[in-house]
Amino acid sequence: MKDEIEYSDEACNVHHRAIQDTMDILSGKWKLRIVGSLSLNKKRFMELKAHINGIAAKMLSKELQDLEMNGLVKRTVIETKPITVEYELTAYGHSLKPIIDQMVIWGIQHRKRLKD
Amino acid sequence: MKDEIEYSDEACNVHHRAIQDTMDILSGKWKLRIVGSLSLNKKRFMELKAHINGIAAKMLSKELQDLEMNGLVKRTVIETKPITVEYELTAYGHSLKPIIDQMVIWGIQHRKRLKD
DNA sequence: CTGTATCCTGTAAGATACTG
DNA sequence: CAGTATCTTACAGGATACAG
Repeated sequence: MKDEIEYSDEACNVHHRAIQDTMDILSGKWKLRIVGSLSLNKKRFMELKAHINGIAAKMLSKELQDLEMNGLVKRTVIETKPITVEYELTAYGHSLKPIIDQMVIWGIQHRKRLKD
Repeated sequence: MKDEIEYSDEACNVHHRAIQDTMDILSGKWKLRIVGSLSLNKKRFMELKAHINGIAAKMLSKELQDLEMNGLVKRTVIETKPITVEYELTAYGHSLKPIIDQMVIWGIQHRKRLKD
């Protein structure tokens, strides 16, 4: 369609679109924090809320729904006296680990770098 | 300070803070796209604008300033007839590559997965 | 060409109160 | 305990016009 193209245009689009797709799934202030928290172990709603500093119930609820809809998180209702709900990462959710790991690595060395 | 703690609390805080730090640096809709684009090669302002589908000049300008302030991007003014400005990743900016790579990988396989 | 200056809007996200 | 319902606000981000 165009005349002057640098690189493989198709490859470039795929690249861009992939970044965009990933960012869409992980959009918002809390999703990565939630996934990061659940990657350690399954947690109940209030445990998550306590573990993720500063999140409001409404936000946690909404973000969990998003994550569940995208197949990253599994929600299990347990019929205890007052009901309990457990959230855990699906296998697919765990596949985000490499991304999170890289962000942790980068964030740690970035903070170290700033102290110079 | 607390009584019941699972895991190393300190390690957990570091983990969370690192994710947060990284997200702060890369916050917003465009930064990762910009870094991704510049990771291929240096570009002028209008080239970037053309390459990154849909970004407005104001946004591009602002995001580039943020990235420059954080030492990820280097801005070079070239005294041509109408001046030109080149943007390129610094070594530090290139250190984000592992994160971007992982997001590209994940995004691509995610899109493939959705086609099932 | 490389931006900045305005103006405007939608939406993310916080606070608070309430329900099963 | 695990949320939902409202209300409110701040700010990211878009459109447009203009400047050096």
